[in-house]
Amino acid sequence: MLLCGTALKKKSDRLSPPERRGQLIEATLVCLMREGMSGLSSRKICAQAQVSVGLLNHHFASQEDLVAAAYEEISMRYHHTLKARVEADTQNQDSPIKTLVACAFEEGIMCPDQLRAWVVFWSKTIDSTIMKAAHDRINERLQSYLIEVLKQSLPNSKADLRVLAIEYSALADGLWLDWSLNGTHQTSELWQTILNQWLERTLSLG
Amino acid sequence: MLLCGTALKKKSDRLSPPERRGQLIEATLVCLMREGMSGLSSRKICAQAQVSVGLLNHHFASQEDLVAAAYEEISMRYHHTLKARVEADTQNQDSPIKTLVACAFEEGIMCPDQLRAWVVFWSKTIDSTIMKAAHDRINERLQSYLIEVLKQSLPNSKADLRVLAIEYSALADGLWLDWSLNGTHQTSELWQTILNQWLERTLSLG
DNA sequence: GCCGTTATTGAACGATCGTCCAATACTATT
DNA sequence: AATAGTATTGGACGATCGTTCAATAACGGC
Repeated sequence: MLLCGTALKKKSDRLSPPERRGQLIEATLVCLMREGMSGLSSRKICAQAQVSVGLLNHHFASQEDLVAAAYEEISMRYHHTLKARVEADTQNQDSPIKTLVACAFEEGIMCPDQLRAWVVFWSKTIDSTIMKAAHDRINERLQSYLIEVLKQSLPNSKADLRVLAIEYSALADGLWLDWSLNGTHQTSELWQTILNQWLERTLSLG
Repeated sequence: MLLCGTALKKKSDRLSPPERRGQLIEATLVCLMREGMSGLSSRKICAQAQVSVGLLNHHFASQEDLVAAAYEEISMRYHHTLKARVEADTQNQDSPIKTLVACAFEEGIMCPDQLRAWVVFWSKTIDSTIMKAAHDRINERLQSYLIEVLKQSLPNSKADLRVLAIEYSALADGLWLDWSLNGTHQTSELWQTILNQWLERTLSLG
């Protein structure tokens, strides 16, 4: 009582629903990238967002909805980062797939920390309807972009670009997994080399 | 009381420690392949093994130890299944990698159900010391075998077989992931085709 | 300044978690 | 038959889980 409570009272923490939702999504990504599966806790996420527990279910119907939103968010960031790199690389405008390969293992693209979160998303995708729907949208977006990049890089190829896109993303994901689980995390040289060789051998692009 | 209790009493459920450990490991695999992450519960596992909760910590120091043992077990089964297929395939004795590719998506080898369990193992591998140690042993075993298979298939190749082994297993894992998360689970035709094409293009083996 | 709306809080609920441990049941040894 | 050793049971513990909800605080429209 007295003036103590009012004196320490903060100005205002109220945010608009979209802002608060974004903040909770961001906190979810931080928790999942930091702790993996055990970071997926409503209380930990709300603590990370510096918000009380009850707020989660005010802005999201359930934890599952929040996680699905976080899955969409991280994939959009991934997508946008890739596009930005491709557009910024003036040297490979005619074969943007080279740019994608070159930056595949860069920090913020496919690093071991990210895998901690993606593994959680994958495991949920198998069993949850909501997560499966999010995954389908994500996969469709990334695959379309990859096909576009491949078409631009191989204007005269009569190969099935969709199949090629699936092969590339599978190889990249597999290498990312191997690097994260077996590598020293210091260098991605070996895995990068393998991706470069695939570029040469399969697309005849050095 | 009375004779009811004694009349219904089972003969004897006591097993030797190795047998009981094996039974708990099997139950763990069943639970993880059926429910994924949410199947990883001491109570669910012991119920599956038709055993009381306390028994887990009598035969294993912790749940983590049991999961690590289950990880080793499923990888040994995978390894042995592959070897058995290779030895049984009289048609490709000179290029056993063809056999591996041909049976990659068979039931019991790399099917979506299996992924449910492997994703759990991967997520634990990132953060748990015990699981990381198990993963290292597993990876070493499988990689050695793959190198051996490649050496036999490419006797005159001067390529770095270890690098080739990493590339193959990364591609196979990535395709498995894609198939499990995006496919209909009815057919693995598309993903199988991609693996076959890799065989032709990269190893020049049709 | 008042009031309806709604963002926010945090305690409370029931469920489940991994582990522990005293009690019990079975086996092998003598 | 008595005893020592141990496999097995299941209740109990404290912790944490996702969600609910009444109370509160801050806002916009009058």
